[in-house]
Amino acid sequence: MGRPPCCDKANVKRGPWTAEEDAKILAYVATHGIGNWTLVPQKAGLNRCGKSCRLRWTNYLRPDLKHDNFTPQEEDCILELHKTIGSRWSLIAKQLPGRTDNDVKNYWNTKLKKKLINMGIDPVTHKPFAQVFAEYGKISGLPIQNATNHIQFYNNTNQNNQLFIFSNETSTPHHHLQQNYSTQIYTRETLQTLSFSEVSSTNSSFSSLQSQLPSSSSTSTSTWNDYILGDPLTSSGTHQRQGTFLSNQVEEMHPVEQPTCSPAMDSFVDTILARDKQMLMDFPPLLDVYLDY
DNA sequence: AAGCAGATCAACCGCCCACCC
DNA sequence: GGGGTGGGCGGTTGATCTGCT
Repeated sequence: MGRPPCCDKANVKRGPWTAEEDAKILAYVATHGIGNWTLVPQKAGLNRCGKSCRLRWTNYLRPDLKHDNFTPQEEDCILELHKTIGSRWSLIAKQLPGRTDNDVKNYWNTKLKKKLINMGIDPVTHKPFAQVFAEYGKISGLPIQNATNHIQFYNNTNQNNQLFIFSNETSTPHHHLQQNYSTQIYTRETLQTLSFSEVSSTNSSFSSLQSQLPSSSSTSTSTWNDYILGDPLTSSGTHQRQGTFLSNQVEEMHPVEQPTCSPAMDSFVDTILARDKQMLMDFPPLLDVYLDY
C-alpha cells in the first residue's frame, strides 16, 4: 500500500496560479513566515494542495529570485557543475543566487543540452561524441574504428542526421562554449558531395591531415564519402569499414596500440570518487555539502 | 491569415529521505 | 526501532508562445 495523498486531489484547484492566489501566499508568508505548507492552503484561504503552494513560493514568488535571462557566467557555471556532478539541479542552483533548481533544469533541457549537441559534444559525458564512441567501443570490446593520433572520422549521426568529423589534436577545453573542438558538422548528404579540399579548407586541423595523405587522395576529386567509417553503434557498421582506404593510410602513418578492454579501466567507485575530488577542487563552496556513498 | 511544429517554462507527479513521535 | 509525515528532489507533462510555411 502506497503513501496516502497529501490532499484531496479531486477537490483542489490545479493549473496556473492567479494574481489573487499569489497575493494570498505572499500575505500569508509575510505574516507567518515559511512553515508547515500543508496548513498554508487552509490558513491562507486557498483551494490548493500544500505542496503546490510550496512549489509556487519556491519557484516563483520568493523575493530573492531572478526572473531575467541567464548570463554567460551562469551558463559556464551550470556547464562546469553538470560536467562534474551531473543532474543534481538543486546543488547546481545553490551555486547560482536567485535561481531555482527548476530554472536550471529547464535552462539545461531547453538550451544548453541542444547547444552542446550541436557542437558535437555529448551532454551526458561532456566529451566529444568521437571520444564517447571510441570509449563505447572500448567498453563493449569492439575494435576502435580508427584509433589514430591525429584524426577520427565517424559517420555517427545525431537526431538531425548530421555527421560529425572530429580532430583530436586539440586538448579538452575548460569552457565548452568558448573553445573550438575542431569539430565540423555536416549532413551526410552534404559531406558525400564535398571534396576533401573543400572540407579541409574550413579547418586547419583537416588541412594538416590532408598534407599527410598520399597525393592521389588529397586531390579535389576525392570526396569525404570515401573516408566515412562504419558506425560503431549500429550492427551494420560495427565490424565494417566503408572508407578503408583512408583508415589504412592514416593507421600506417600513425600506428597506435589498440586499447584493451575492461581490465585496464578504473572501477565504477574509483571513477565516482575521482569525479567528486575534481568537483571539490573546482568548487570549494561545495565542501560544506556532505556526499555520502 | 491560418495552421502547424517546435520551443519554452510553470506546474505536477511520484519517489526518497530526514525527522518526529 | 518503526511507522507516519513533511519537504526536497529529478523527471515529466501540458498550456502557451513563437516562428515558419
